[in-house]
Amino acid sequence: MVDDRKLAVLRAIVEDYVSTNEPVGSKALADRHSLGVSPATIRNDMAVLEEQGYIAQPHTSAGRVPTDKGYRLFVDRLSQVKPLSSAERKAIESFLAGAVDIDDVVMRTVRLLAQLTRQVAVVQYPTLTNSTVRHVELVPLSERRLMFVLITNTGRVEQRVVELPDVVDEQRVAHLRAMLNTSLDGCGLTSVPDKVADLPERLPAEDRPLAATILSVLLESLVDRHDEKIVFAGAANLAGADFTVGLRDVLEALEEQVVLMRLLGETSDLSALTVRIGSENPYTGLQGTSIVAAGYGSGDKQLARLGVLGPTRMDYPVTMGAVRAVARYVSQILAAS
Amino acid sequence: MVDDRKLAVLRAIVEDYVSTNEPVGSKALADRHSLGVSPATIRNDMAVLEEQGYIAQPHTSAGRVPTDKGYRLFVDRLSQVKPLSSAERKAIESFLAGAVDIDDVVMRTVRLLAQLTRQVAVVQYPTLTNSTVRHVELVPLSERRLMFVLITNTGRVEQRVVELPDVVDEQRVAHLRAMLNTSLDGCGLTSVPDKVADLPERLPAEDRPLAATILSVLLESLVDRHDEKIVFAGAANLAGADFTVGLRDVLEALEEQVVLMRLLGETSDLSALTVRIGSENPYTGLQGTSIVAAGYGSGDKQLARLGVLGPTRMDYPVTMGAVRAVARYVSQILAAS
DNA sequence: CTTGGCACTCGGGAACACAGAGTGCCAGAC
DNA sequence: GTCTGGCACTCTGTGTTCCCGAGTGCCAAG
Repeated sequence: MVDDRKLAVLRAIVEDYVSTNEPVGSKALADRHSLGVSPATIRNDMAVLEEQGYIAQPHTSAGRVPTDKGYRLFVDRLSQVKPLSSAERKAIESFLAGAVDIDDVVMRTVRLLAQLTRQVAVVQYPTLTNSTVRHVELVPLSERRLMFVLITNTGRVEQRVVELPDVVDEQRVAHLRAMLNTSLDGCGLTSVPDKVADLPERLPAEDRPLAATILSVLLESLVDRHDEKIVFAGAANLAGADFTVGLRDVLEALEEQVVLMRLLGETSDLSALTVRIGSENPYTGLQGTSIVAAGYGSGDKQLARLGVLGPTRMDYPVTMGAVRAVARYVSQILAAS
Repeated sequence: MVDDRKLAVLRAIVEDYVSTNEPVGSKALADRHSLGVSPATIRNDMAVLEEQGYIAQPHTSAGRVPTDKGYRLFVDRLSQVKPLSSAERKAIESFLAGAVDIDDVVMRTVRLLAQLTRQVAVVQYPTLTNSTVRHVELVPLSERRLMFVLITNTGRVEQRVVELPDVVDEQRVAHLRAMLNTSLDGCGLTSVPDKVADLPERLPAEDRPLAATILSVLLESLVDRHDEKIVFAGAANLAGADFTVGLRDVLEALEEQVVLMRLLGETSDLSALTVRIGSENPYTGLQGTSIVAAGYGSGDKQLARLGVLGPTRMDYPVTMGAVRAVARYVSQILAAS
């Protein structure tokens, strides 16, 4: 039913519409693309494509515009991810290489991606779930307060100030620290609760209140960040684009961690590019926008996701290329550090 | 020259224009405010005010609109900072009290301020310059890598991964850590360079390369963040307002740390509210916007600044009240932790 | 100094016409 | 059967004109 020429027509429509932002008509198609047939034939094809729901006309006697379904077909079958130029690759590499810590990596990444795609970039912080404990530190601040610091293998640092039940001396803190580190070193964050469950029992009775307090903070800091932190950049790029839905809704969604979270979605496959087009995405405020996302991680473990958000009318091949490339470079950087 | 009634007229114009967003005419003024004079008299006053540059008309035969100079006079002499309702105060307090660490404090603050003022809120992270060293930690990660962590009295944590020149054992690291802590504990960040200058000399020769490497990272981490981090929230609130200048420029400015920095400005006086109106602010992309900012800090030291950015046509008394209140509460929170 | 009256000026909205782009359909050509 | 050229039709967007109303500035009188 959808023969090759119709697909070619659809592709041409998507490409033209993306570049001109105007409904594209049969004549323009025949002119700009060498399809080898006359406008009348194209019109017939377009009528079929419209009936099948791939394109639509904003009103009678206007050109056609791809529907979400049309973009979907385009992305799935009619386009190839466009690799970046070597100049771009080089720029990415050197820009990311300068990062000093995990915050810096994330910040640079999100800015880079925004600039590269000229859209809104979204980057999720590396999740704690898949990482392991590198070190636990207890730093006495005063007689009854200490700071608890958890360092993971991804370079992330969780810190909490703990109010202590009793005055404790340096030595007992040191002892507890040592115990914590021997029990937890290298252990996955998900298994931390198991590992420390019996820890109070292994301590002399007088140390138990202290241990319990600290453990509760430790456990809390693990679940606390289950809703992972997400940052975005490039909101200015929204100003040019005109959305069917209000700009306000988009900006609101961007500031809602939870929404962003769901937008980036989850896939087990690390290298897979996820594309959510218009109505496919779960949040009603974001009809009219598409999300291109990919996972990143160090080694073979997926740590988190990153992506860009833009109007459904976006250049998918280029955007996908950029997202994929950035995800790979970030993975490299993280694996190396 | 500017007698009381003219000032009253100006005040009325500002208030009406802020609430209606439409140029206000002499008739409307006479109706809505009980100025005790006729529209004709008001017209005369307005003519004078216009000549003096406090108000302007968008076009002949439209009402008047305050100029930047008009707003300035309003803010300086015609308005009083409006205190928050006790319900609002309570909400602020409980919302901020739940913060677990410095990141959380900043994030909550910026969101709170955005919601409270329905504008874009901007918060600068507490500067390192005025804070003191609480603890230095060296965490071996592998044979040739360790993580350097610096904890300040404001609860801020600076971390760096350090590549070591040689394989080092735990003991030497512990020794160095002890030395660093005894030299630096409680010392102001600005005096850190002095304090550690002679440290290598006090070590056995074989430890010096290690010490030098770590010290260079330490010093670097201090200057690195001299351009302080700034976050914002509430960009969605821009969508409603219509700027004379493009929305794009505003969003761009918001993502430029340096620009934001200069916008918040500097004042030595902690409690002072700074108001920058329209063209008074240094960045050309932000004509048409005003900034209301205040310093905050723990105790009597100013740590950083926070504020909101909105259209020049904003409700200054309310905005100033909110900014001042939030600044105070944040200061309290920081002082307590 | 204030006030009412009056002529004048614009901006914005409504009504209207029109050109242009694009479509659907049909009959004929290959 | 598929493609093509022709043709009538349908819209939208734009430009024009017109008019109403809000608001002003000025003036002469209270």
